[in-house]
Amino acid sequence: MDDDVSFPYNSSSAITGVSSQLSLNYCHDHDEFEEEEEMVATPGGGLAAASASGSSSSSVAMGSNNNNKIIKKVGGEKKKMRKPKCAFQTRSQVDILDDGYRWRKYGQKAVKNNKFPRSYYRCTHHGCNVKKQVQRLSKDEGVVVTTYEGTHSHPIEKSTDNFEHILTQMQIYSSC
DNA sequence: CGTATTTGACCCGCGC
DNA sequence: GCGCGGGTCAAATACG
Repeated sequence: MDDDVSFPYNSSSAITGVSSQLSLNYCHDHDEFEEEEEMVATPGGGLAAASASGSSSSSVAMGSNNNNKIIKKVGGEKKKMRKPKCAFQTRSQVDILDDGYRWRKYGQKAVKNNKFPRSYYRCTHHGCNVKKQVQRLSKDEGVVVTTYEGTHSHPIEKSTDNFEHILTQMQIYSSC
């Protein structure tokens, strides 16, 4: 497969209106195990996911149902290779940043230290196992952390023109 | 009717 | 070994 580690958007043509401020570094898939990707770098603020404590309701209600059925179906697919993971911290009013690809939500879980749940998205393309995570900071509602995992190997379905409009209303701080 | 979303349950890795 | 936290699947539901 080609290691075409590049985003669907050329940080040049379409994004002329926003100009700088946009520094996207893409994670190349390293065959070697690195120490690991730390979270997103905080823009000199102090997010660091500090334990906000306070409301601890949360938690998914684990069902204590007597009827426990064991479903087989075990994906026997274990990959030792680490997929490229990239986290972006953006400021936007909406959680879902349409990057041109079509995503299908396959899960949502509440994260500790965060009042807002984390959404799990997957690329609907056949053969494309790219996943995406969207999380919003409880501290700042306007900050949304989007984590991309995997790389696309197919063209975009939608026009990037829409993306340009999005960039004008959001700022990308971190990169990997 | 087909597709996307929602939501509960299950599974796995890690820390204690 | 158990509990917790996180991640994924799959059935049901909502929406076009």
